[in-house]
Amino acid sequence: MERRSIKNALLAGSSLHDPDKEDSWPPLSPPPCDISDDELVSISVRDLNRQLKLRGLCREDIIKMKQRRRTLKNRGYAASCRIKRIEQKDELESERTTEQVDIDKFVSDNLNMRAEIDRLYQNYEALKKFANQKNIPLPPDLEAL
Amino acid sequence: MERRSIKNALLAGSSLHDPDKEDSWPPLSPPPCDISDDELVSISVRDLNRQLKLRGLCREDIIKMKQRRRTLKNRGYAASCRIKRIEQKDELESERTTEQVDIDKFVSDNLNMRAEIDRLYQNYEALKKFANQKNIPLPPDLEAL
DNA sequence: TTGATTAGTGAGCAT
DNA sequence: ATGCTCACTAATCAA
Repeated sequence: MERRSIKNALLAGSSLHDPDKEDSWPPLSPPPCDISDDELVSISVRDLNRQLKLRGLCREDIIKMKQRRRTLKNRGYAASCRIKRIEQKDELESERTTEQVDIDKFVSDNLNMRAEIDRLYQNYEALKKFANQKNIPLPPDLEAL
Repeated sequence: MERRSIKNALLAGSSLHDPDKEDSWPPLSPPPCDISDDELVSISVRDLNRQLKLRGLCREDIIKMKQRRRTLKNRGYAASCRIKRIEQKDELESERTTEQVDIDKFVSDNLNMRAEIDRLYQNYEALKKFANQKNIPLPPDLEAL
Protein backbone atom coordinates (compact mmCIF):
# COMPACT_ATOMS: atom_id res chain seq x y z
CA MET A 1 0.00 0.00 0.00
CA GLU A 2 2.94 2.26 -0.22
CA ARG A 3 2.60 3.36 3.28
CA ARG A 4 4.54 6.49 3.90
CA SER A 5 2.87 8.19 0.99
CA ILE A 6 2.97 11.89 0.48
CA LYS A 7 -0.26 12.30 2.35
CA ASN A 8 0.79 10.21 5.30
CA ALA A 9 4.39 11.19 5.46
CA LEU A 10 3.62 14.17 7.60
CA LEU A 11 1.50 12.32 10.09
CA ALA A 12 4.01 9.69 10.64
CA GLY A 13 5.63 8.62 13.77
CA SER A 14 4.59 5.83 15.89
CA SER A 15 7.52 5.66 18.06
CA LEU A 16 9.36 7.81 20.16
CA HIS A 17 12.73 9.17 20.90
CA ASP A 18 13.97 11.40 18.14
CA PRO A 19 11.67 14.35 17.60
CA ASP A 20 12.36 15.13 13.96
CA LYS A 21 11.98 11.67 12.72
CA GLU A 22 11.33 8.18 12.75
CA ASP A 23 8.05 7.62 11.72
CA SER A 24 7.00 4.19 10.87
CA TRP A 25 3.55 5.36 10.30
CA PRO A 26 0.63 3.65 11.93
CA PRO A 27 -1.18 1.36 9.58
CA LEU A 28 -2.10 -0.42 12.72
CA SER A 29 -4.49 0.76 15.31
CA PRO A 30 -2.68 3.35 17.38
CA PRO A 31 -0.68 1.88 20.20
CA PRO A 32 -2.51 1.87 23.52
CA CYS A 33 0.70 2.86 25.22
CA ASP A 34 3.92 4.64 24.42
CA ILE A 35 6.20 1.71 23.75
CA SER A 36 7.91 2.43 20.47
CA ASP A 37 7.57 0.11 17.53
CA ASP A 38 11.28 -0.46 17.52
CA GLU A 39 11.17 -1.55 21.12
CA LEU A 40 8.01 -3.53 20.62
CA VAL A 41 9.49 -5.76 17.94
CA SER A 42 12.82 -6.23 19.60
CA ILE A 43 12.19 -6.93 23.25
CA SER A 44 11.45 -10.43 24.41
CA VAL A 45 7.96 -11.64 25.17
CA ARG A 46 8.78 -11.79 28.81
CA ASP A 47 10.01 -8.22 28.96
CA LEU A 48 7.03 -7.09 26.96
CA ASN A 49 4.64 -8.70 29.40
CA ARG A 50 6.55 -7.06 32.23
CA GLN A 51 6.28 -3.65 30.58
CA LEU A 52 2.60 -4.04 29.83
CA LYS A 53 1.79 -5.01 33.38
CA LEU A 54 3.99 -2.25 34.69
CA ARG A 55 2.00 0.28 32.74
CA GLY A 56 -1.25 -1.23 33.92
CA LEU A 57 -2.88 -1.92 30.59
CA CYS A 58 -6.19 -3.71 30.42
CA ARG A 59 -6.57 -7.09 28.74
CA GLU A 60 -7.85 -5.55 25.55
CA ASP A 61 -4.92 -3.23 25.20
CA ILE A 62 -2.54 -6.06 25.95
CA ILE A 63 -4.09 -8.08 23.15
CA LYS A 64 -3.79 -5.09 20.88
CA MET A 65 -0.14 -4.66 21.72
CA LYS A 66 0.49 -8.33 21.06
CA GLN A 67 -1.21 -8.07 17.68
CA ARG A 68 0.72 -4.91 16.92
CA ARG A 69 3.91 -6.72 17.73
CA ARG A 70 2.98 -9.58 15.45
CA THR A 71 2.15 -7.17 12.64
CA LEU A 72 5.42 -5.34 12.99
CA LYS A 73 7.25 -8.66 12.94
CA ASN A 74 5.35 -9.65 9.82
CA ARG A 75 6.36 -6.40 8.19
CA GLY A 76 9.97 -7.33 8.72
CA TYR A 77 9.48 -10.89 7.51
CA ALA A 78 7.87 -9.65 4.34
CA ALA A 79 10.79 -7.34 3.72
CA SER A 80 13.33 -10.15 4.21
CA CYS A 81 11.31 -12.35 1.93
CA ARG A 82 11.48 -9.76 -0.85
CA ILE A 83 15.17 -9.13 -0.36
CA LYS A 84 15.84 -12.85 -0.44
CA ARG A 85 13.91 -13.16 -3.67
CA ILE A 86 15.90 -10.51 -5.51
CA GLU A 87 19.16 -11.86 -4.12
CA GLN A 88 18.36 -15.28 -5.50
CA LYS A 89 17.51 -13.74 -8.83
CA ASP A 90 20.78 -11.79 -8.90
CA GLU A 91 22.66 -14.95 -8.02
CA LEU A 92 21.06 -16.85 -10.87
CA GLU A 93 21.90 -14.06 -13.27
CA SER A 94 25.53 -13.87 -12.24
CA GLU A 95 25.89 -17.63 -12.51
CA ARG A 96 24.49 -17.37 -15.98
CA THR A 97 27.01 -14.70 -16.87
CA THR A 98 29.88 -16.77 -15.51
CA GLU A 99 28.80 -19.75 -17.53
CA GLN A 100 28.58 -17.65 -20.65
CA VAL A 101 32.16 -16.48 -20.13
CA ASP A 102 33.26 -20.10 -19.73
CA ILE A 103 31.47 -21.05 -22.91
CA ASP A 104 33.21 -18.27 -24.82
CA LYS A 105 36.53 -19.53 -23.53
CA PHE A 106 35.73 -23.06 -24.63
CA VAL A 107 34.74 -21.90 -28.08
CA SER A 108 38.04 -20.10 -28.43
CA ASP A 109 40.00 -23.10 -27.14
CA ASN A 110 38.21 -25.37 -29.54
CA LEU A 111 39.11 -23.19 -32.49
CA ASN A 112 42.76 -23.17 -31.48
CA MET A 113 42.86 -26.91 -31.05
CA ARG A 114 41.10 -27.45 -34.33
CA ALA A 115 43.80 -25.35 -36.00
CA GLU A 116 46.51 -27.29 -34.19
CA ILE A 117 45.06 -30.58 -35.38
CA ASP A 118 44.98 -29.26 -38.89
CA ARG A 119 48.58 -28.14 -38.76
CA LEU A 120 49.80 -31.46 -37.40
CA TYR A 121 47.79 -33.35 -39.94
CA GLN A 122 49.24 -31.33 -42.81
CA ASN A 123 52.76 -31.89 -41.57
CA TYR A 124 52.17 -35.59 -41.25
CA GLU A 125 50.75 -35.78 -44.75
CA ALA A 126 53.66 -33.78 -46.13
CA LEU A 127 56.11 -36.25 -44.63
CA LYS A 128 54.26 -39.17 -46.14
CA LYS A 129 54.19 -37.47 -49.51
CA PHE A 130 57.89 -36.79 -49.24
CA ALA A 131 58.54 -40.48 -48.51
CA ASN A 132 56.39 -41.45 -51.44
CA GLN A 133 58.29 -39.18 -53.80
CA LYS A 134 61.58 -40.65 -52.63
CA ASN A 135 60.20 -44.18 -52.90
CA ILE A 136 60.91 -44.77 -49.27
CA PRO A 137 58.67 -47.52 -47.89
CA LEU A 138 57.20 -46.74 -44.50
CA PRO A 139 56.61 -49.31 -41.81
CA PRO A 140 52.89 -50.18 -41.63
CA ASP A 141 52.34 -48.65 -38.22
CA LEU A 142 53.49 -45.30 -39.53
CA GLU A 143 51.19 -45.42 -42.52
CA ALA A 144 48.08 -45.00 -40.41
CA LEU A 145 46.48 -41.64 -40.50
CA MET B 1 -4.23 -12.62 3.44
CA GLU B 2 -4.68 -16.04 2.04
CA ARG B 3 -8.05 -15.34 0.75
CA ARG B 4 -9.73 -18.53 -0.24
CA SER B 5 -8.24 -20.21 2.77
CA ILE B 6 -9.43 -23.55 4.03
CA LYS B 7 -12.33 -21.83 5.61
CA ASN B 8 -13.20 -19.99 2.45
CA ALA B 9 -12.09 -22.60 -0.07
CA LEU B 10 -15.49 -24.16 -0.31
CA LEU B 11 -17.12 -20.88 -1.08
CA ALA B 12 -14.73 -20.08 -3.88
CA GLY B 13 -15.62 -18.90 -7.31
CA SER B 14 -16.13 -15.34 -8.10
CA SER B 15 -19.22 -15.14 -10.08
CA LEU B 16 -22.43 -16.04 -11.30
CA HIS B 17 -23.91 -18.65 -13.47
CA ASP B 18 -23.47 -21.84 -11.55
CA PRO B 19 -26.13 -22.27 -8.87
CA ASP B 20 -24.13 -24.24 -6.33
CA LYS B 21 -21.50 -21.70 -6.28
CA GLU B 22 -19.92 -18.72 -5.70
CA ASP B 23 -19.07 -15.98 -3.67
CA SER B 24 -15.72 -14.48 -4.22
CA TRP B 25 -15.49 -13.67 -0.69
CA PRO B 26 -15.81 -10.10 0.24
CA PRO B 27 -12.60 -8.57 1.29
CA LEU B 28 -14.24 -5.54 -0.13
CA SER B 29 -17.25 -3.85 1.18
CA PRO B 30 -20.23 -5.87 -0.03
CA PRO B 31 -21.43 -4.83 -3.44
CA PRO B 32 -24.28 -2.37 -3.33
CA CYS B 33 -25.91 -4.23 -6.18
CA ASP B 34 -25.99 -7.68 -7.69
CA ILE B 35 -23.52 -7.26 -10.52
CA SER B 36 -21.12 -10.15 -10.27
CA ASP B 37 -17.43 -9.59 -9.80
CA ASP B 38 -16.65 -11.28 -13.09
CA GLU B 39 -18.99 -8.93 -14.89
CA LEU B 40 -17.77 -5.96 -12.95
CA VAL B 41 -14.16 -6.43 -13.99
CA SER B 42 -14.88 -7.31 -17.58
CA ILE B 43 -17.48 -4.89 -18.83
CA SER B 44 -16.46 -1.52 -20.18
CA VAL B 45 -16.68 1.63 -18.16
CA ARG B 46 -19.47 2.82 -20.38
CA ASP B 47 -21.55 -0.30 -19.91
CA LEU B 48 -20.89 -0.22 -16.22
CA ASN B 49 -22.17 3.31 -15.96
CA ARG B 50 -25.20 2.29 -17.97
CA GLN B 51 -25.91 -0.63 -15.64
CA LEU B 52 -25.46 1.44 -12.52
CA LYS B 53 -27.81 4.09 -13.72
CA LEU B 54 -30.25 1.45 -14.89
CA ARG B 55 -30.35 0.02 -11.39
CA GLY B 56 -30.76 3.43 -9.91
CA LEU B 57 -27.85 3.44 -7.52
CA CYS B 58 -27.02 6.52 -5.52
CA ARG B 59 -23.75 8.38 -5.95
CA GLU B 60 -22.17 6.70 -2.96
CA ASP B 61 -22.94 3.24 -4.22
CA ILE B 62 -21.65 4.15 -7.64
CA ILE B 63 -18.38 5.26 -6.13
CA LYS B 64 -18.25 2.04 -4.16
CA MET B 65 -18.81 -0.02 -7.28
CA LYS B 66 -16.07 1.90 -9.08
CA GLN B 67 -13.70 1.27 -6.23
CA ARG B 68 -14.71 -2.37 -6.11
CA ARG B 69 -14.00 -2.63 -9.81
CA ARG B 70 -10.57 -1.10 -9.36
CA THR B 71 -9.80 -3.45 -6.50
CA LEU B 72 -10.83 -6.50 -8.50
CA LYS B 73 -8.67 -5.29 -11.37
CA ASN B 74 -5.76 -4.82 -9.01
CA ARG B 75 -6.26 -8.35 -7.72
CA GLY B 76 -5.76 -9.60 -11.25
CA TYR B 77 -2.75 -7.41 -11.88
CA ALA B 78 -1.12 -8.68 -8.72
CA ALA B 79 -1.72 -12.25 -9.82
CA SER B 80 -0.17 -11.65 -13.23
CA CYS B 81 2.75 -9.99 -11.57
CA ARG B 82 3.38 -13.03 -9.39
CA ILE B 83 3.04 -15.42 -12.30
CA LYS B 84 5.40 -13.36 -14.41
CA ARG B 85 7.94 -13.38 -11.63
CA ILE B 86 8.03 -17.15 -11.31
CA GLU B 87 8.07 -17.57 -15.07
CA GLN B 88 11.12 -15.38 -15.33
CA LYS B 89 12.78 -17.34 -12.58
CA ASP B 90 12.00 -20.64 -14.33
CA GLU B 91 13.37 -19.23 -17.56
CA LEU B 92 16.62 -18.21 -15.91
CA GLU B 93 16.98 -21.64 -14.36
CA SER B 94 16.40 -23.47 -17.62
CA GLU B 95 18.89 -21.24 -19.42
CA ARG B 96 21.36 -22.07 -16.73
CA THR B 97 20.75 -25.78 -17.22
CA THR B 98 21.15 -25.49 -20.97
CA GLU B 99 24.43 -23.69 -20.57
CA GLN B 100 25.67 -26.32 -18.18
CA VAL B 101 24.89 -29.01 -20.74
CA ASP B 102 26.80 -27.04 -23.36
CA ILE B 103 29.76 -26.71 -21.05
CA ASP B 104 29.81 -30.45 -20.42
CA LYS B 105 29.82 -31.02 -24.16
CA PHE B 106 32.71 -28.61 -24.62
CA VAL B 107 34.70 -30.31 -21.91
CA SER B 108 34.20 -33.64 -23.62
CA ASP B 109 35.11 -32.21 -27.03
CA ASN B 110 38.22 -30.66 -25.60
CA LEU B 111 39.38 -33.95 -24.17
CA ASN B 112 38.87 -35.68 -27.50
CA MET B 113 40.73 -33.02 -29.40
CA ARG B 114 43.54 -33.07 -26.91
CA ALA B 115 43.86 -36.80 -27.48
CA GLU B 116 43.77 -36.29 -31.24
CA ILE B 117 46.54 -33.74 -31.07
CA ASP B 118 48.58 -36.14 -29.01
CA ARG B 119 48.05 -38.94 -31.45
CA LEU B 120 49.03 -36.82 -34.46
CA TYR B 121 52.06 -35.50 -32.68
CA GLN B 122 53.23 -38.99 -31.79
CA ASN B 123 52.84 -40.13 -35.37
CA TYR B 124 54.73 -37.18 -36.68
CA GLU B 125 57.56 -37.75 -34.25
CA ALA B 126 57.67 -41.44 -35.14
CA LEU B 127 58.08 -40.54 -38.80
CA LYS B 128 60.92 -38.16 -38.03
CA LYS B 129 62.60 -40.77 -35.88
CA PHE B 130 62.24 -43.29 -38.68
CA ALA B 131 63.88 -40.88 -41.13
CA ASN B 132 66.66 -40.28 -38.69
CA GLN B 133 67.33 -43.98 -38.29
CA LYS B 134 67.47 -44.44 -42.06
CA ASN B 135 69.67 -41.39 -42.41
CA ILE B 136 67.16 -39.75 -44.66
CA PRO B 137 67.56 -35.95 -44.61
CA LEU B 138 64.28 -34.10 -44.40
CA PRO B 139 63.63 -30.80 -46.15
CA PRO B 140 63.77 -27.96 -43.60
CA ASP B 141 60.09 -27.12 -43.86
CA LEU B 142 59.21 -30.64 -42.75
CA GLU B 143 61.51 -30.54 -39.75
CA ALA B 144 59.38 -28.08 -37.89
CA LEU B 145 57.28 -29.38 -35.12
C1' DT C 1 -8.00 4.87 -17.22
C1' DT C 2 -5.34 0.73 -17.32
C1' DG C 3 -1.61 -2.16 -16.10
C1' DA C 4 2.55 -3.13 -13.34
C1' DT C 5 5.04 -2.94 -9.27
C1' DT C 6 5.84 -2.17 -4.36
C1' DA C 7 5.26 -2.39 0.74
C1' DG C 8 2.24 -3.66 4.28
C1' DT C 9 -1.20 -6.92 6.19
C1' DG C 10 -3.21 -11.21 7.78
C1' DA C 11 -3.80 -16.30 6.85
C1' DG C 12 -1.78 -20.54 7.07
C1' DC C 13 2.09 -23.60 7.26
C1' DA C 14 6.23 -25.34 9.42
C1' DT C 15 9.51 -25.33 13.11
C1' DA D 1 6.11 -17.90 19.44
C1' DT D 2 8.70 -17.19 15.27
C1' DG D 3 9.72 -16.98 10.51
C1' DC D 4 8.33 -17.52 5.78
C1' DT D 5 5.41 -17.24 1.89
C1' DC D 6 1.08 -16.42 -0.34
C1' DA D 7 -2.86 -13.60 -2.00
C1' DC D 8 -4.87 -9.27 -1.47
C1' DT D 9 -5.09 -4.18 -0.97
C1' DA D 10 -3.92 0.49 -1.80
C1' DA D 11 -0.38 3.76 -3.40
C1' DT D 12 2.26 5.19 -7.07
C1' DC D 13 4.16 5.31 -11.54
C1' DA D 14 4.24 4.72 -16.52
C1' DA D 15 1.92 4.53 -20.83
